[in-house]
Amino acid sequence: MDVDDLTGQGLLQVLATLANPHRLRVVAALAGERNYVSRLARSLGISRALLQVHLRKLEAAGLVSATIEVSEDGKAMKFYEVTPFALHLTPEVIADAARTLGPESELEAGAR
Amino acid sequence: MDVDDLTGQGLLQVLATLANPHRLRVVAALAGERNYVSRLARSLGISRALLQVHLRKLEAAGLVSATIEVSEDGKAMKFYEVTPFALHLTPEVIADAARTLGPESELEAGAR
DNA sequence: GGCACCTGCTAGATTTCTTTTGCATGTGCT
DNA sequence: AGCACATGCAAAAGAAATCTAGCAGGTGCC
Repeated sequence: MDVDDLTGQGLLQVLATLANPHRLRVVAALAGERNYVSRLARSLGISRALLQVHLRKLEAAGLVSATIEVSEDGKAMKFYEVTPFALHLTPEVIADAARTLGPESELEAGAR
Repeated sequence: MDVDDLTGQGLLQVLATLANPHRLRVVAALAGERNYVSRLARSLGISRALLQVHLRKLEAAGLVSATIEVSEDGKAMKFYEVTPFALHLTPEVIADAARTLGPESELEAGAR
């Protein structure tokens, strides 16, 4: 997945989503191996409820994806894995994305 | 400036700083031309006080830098300009940075 | 049945971020 | 002196993100 072509809103969402220690750790953990909620929660040392909240945001931003699988012993488990993304951030890229953010820039040329 | 070699904390700060529409616009505006506070505020259509707050955060994250200059007519003006940064974000990079974030990862191998 | 796992949700308390408002200081020009 | 424009800071209000605690449902095994 190439996050380069993102609308301002999209970029903003990705940044906001990544700007959190827990979510950063989640991405890091999933980068190593896919995992299911409960196990991942234990592994990270946080509550399942909290992890779910963060996973929802990560999924909403398109950074991770989930798949439901039934284990041999019949338990339904939700596996998460990272979306292979690549974000190249530079002032120029931001300048581009900013155009598709919101107005406010219309007057730019006006202020002298 | 290469933001690739950032400590987890540093990466987190950069992300949190960029995750805001106003600050994104500021970076975008400064990417085009350096500018001084009052003029930039007018250009973006926001109050000077608000802009100052955002500029402080951007500066704290090392994304912009300021220089005080005295104009011909004696007015002291504070010019800001973007730091030419380059951030390449991928799950792997995050996995790396996450190690220098905080503990919590010590048990990773333990949970089975 | 009772226990160990798996999943899901949300109301409410907290904390943190964002924005406004108001006051202060300084220079130059009329 | 009065006005225009530059800077700076901070308290208080408002808005948003975060985390906890509690409840819900399901399967398999002893």
